[in-house]
Amino acid sequence: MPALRAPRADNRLPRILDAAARLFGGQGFQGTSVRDIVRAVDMLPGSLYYHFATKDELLAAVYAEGVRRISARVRAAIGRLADPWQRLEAACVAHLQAILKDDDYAQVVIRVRPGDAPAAQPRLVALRDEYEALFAELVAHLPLPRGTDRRTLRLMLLGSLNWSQTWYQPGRDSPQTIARRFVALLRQPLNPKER
Amino acid sequence: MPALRAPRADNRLPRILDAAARLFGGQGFQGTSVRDIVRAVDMLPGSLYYHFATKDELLAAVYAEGVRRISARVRAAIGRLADPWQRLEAACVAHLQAILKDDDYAQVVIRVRPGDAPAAQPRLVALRDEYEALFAELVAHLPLPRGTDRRTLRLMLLGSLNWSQTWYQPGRDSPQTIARRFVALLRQPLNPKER
DNA sequence: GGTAAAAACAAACACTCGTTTGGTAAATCG
DNA sequence: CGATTTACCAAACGAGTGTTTGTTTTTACC
Repeated sequence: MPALRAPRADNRLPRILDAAARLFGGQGFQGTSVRDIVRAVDMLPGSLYYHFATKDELLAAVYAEGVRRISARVRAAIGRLADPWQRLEAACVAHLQAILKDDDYAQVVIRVRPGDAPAAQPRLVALRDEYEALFAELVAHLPLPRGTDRRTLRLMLLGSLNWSQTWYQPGRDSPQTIARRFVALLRQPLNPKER
Repeated sequence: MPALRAPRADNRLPRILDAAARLFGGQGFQGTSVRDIVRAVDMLPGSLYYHFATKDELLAAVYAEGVRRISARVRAAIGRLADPWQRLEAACVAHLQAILKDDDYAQVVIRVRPGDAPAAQPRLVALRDEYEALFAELVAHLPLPRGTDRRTLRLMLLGSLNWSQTWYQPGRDSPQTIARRFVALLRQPLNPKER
């Protein structure tokens, strides 16, 4: 029975996680080597394996922290808002800000495909599902016409938000602006009056 | 001045492209090794370099063919349709069928990030832009309320369609069904009558 | 049918990958 | 202070990476 002690104050685990989040988010999981990560924190490759058994496990840790952070951001943004549409819009804005610029960890959750790390895949999928349940609930409370497909609504909204990671350019439209436009487009009737 | 002759009938270039498309589409560009590809067509690794100078060039070829194919499919689907909304819906259905099940080459165009192959990145981006211009034109012809943001509309539609690659499961809702639901959701006013 | 071009093989090169092993400095806690 | 555990270094391992080079087989064409 091994006695356990508090972690040392000089330990570099947090810095490893930060570097991994930044690199995984920027160049993908398969595009980032273990050596890339340890170089960023001035360590030797083998040293990483004191903290994680495999590279996949490192991803799982980053991914979990990513879900934790983005969930926290979205919940904070919803805050005390009462109106269902306002709540959804605030959630979308927070989501997009996180995955486009504010949070390296959150970017990983959107950018990295769970299938890239087979050993961790089920956990990653579960984490993502857990997060999306938050949006499912927001959509569930919207006052909508009878028969509206709320699942499709969620998939469409999250899909277009997440895909923006592929075309977003800093300095142009802000994440906030983009998110608001998407929500507005969904609310607004696009059909002109029938002839 | 090298004389040139017709390619040989037994040449395996088409099979290389097919295998590369299938593997790139299934496990990504960085997740697929040159040896994975040549193994699928019973060749030796070095032989691939008679046809392509680098792995990046191979991707560029697959990508270009992907854009060619998906464009052709969408154009064929639009066919002689006249109504702008019908044209857009037909295009979305064709797009989604291609990138979800019918065409390995088209899947690569959506799945692989241009940044994965730095040497080919500008060409890949140009190809994707060229294809998306097709949708821009379809959206341009929609009869919409004054002031509607057509660019956002295109980004939202294509984003949700493309992202469906991450959650689509064969055997459940068909690509056609999914595409139609997305378009319907955009047309339909989601706001209940104002109180 | 001879010949030049096309399309491959065979074998390696130089490097990078994720990971393991054994040893060591330093911080924590009694 | 002393013992124990944390957190790392140092060095390597074996497998896999994209690619090159020289040679050989096979085909198309005059």
